Amino acid sequence: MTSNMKTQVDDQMVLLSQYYPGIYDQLIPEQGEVVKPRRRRKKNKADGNSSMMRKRKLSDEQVNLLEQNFGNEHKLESERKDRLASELGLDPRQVAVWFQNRRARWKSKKLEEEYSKLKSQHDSTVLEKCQLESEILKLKEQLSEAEKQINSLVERSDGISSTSPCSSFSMEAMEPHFLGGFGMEGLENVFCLPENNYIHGSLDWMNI
DNA sequence: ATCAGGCATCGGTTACATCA
DNA sequence: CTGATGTAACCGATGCCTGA
Repeated sequence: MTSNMKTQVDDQMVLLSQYYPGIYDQLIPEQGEVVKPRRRRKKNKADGNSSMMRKRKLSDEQVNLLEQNFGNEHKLESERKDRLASELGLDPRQVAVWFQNRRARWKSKKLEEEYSKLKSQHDSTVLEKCQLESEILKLKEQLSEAEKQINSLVERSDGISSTSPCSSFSMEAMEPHFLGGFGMEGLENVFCLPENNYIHGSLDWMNI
């Protein structure tokens, strides 16, 4: 075994022994499911010594130019990447990584915006629903009041003349289906009026 | 048509710096 | 000092393209 081969094997052993102890130990695979351990990332070469490799943060100037380019176009063709890299004195790989991370940030920001937009739409819809429901309640009350009045009128007219055409008036003749879809079952005795014949007073319908 | 290899991109993650 | 946050870098998976 060459020393090179031994290094590779050692690396693998190290990697295998470094499965996230706290994380992967907790992962209990479902039956038949294979949990692939993630390879642990190498530490920065600068680790432990010298500030040589420590210059991780990009300068404001570099970031500004990168932002400017990102604003123009989110995708990065290799020609532009190389040009930018030499302009900024960076490795093309760094430029690619920056764009990659920037796209991810942009996407998550967009998702957040989309979420808050949907949330406010949802909130206003819920509010509208509440308003409509309370309106329905009010209308139900009005309706039952009107029914009471109708009944008393019918009773009175029955007493006056049993031959009156009005005495043959019957609620059962009305369409029973109309309000079912509005949670107003049981209110089938509502009159089905032609459009725009709105009822403003409790007894206005009598004049129609 | 298909297969392998190269490359770009993505989602997820890690390491590190900075700040409150 | 410490936890939270931001970000550069890495990893593995995937899809597309191209040449054999």
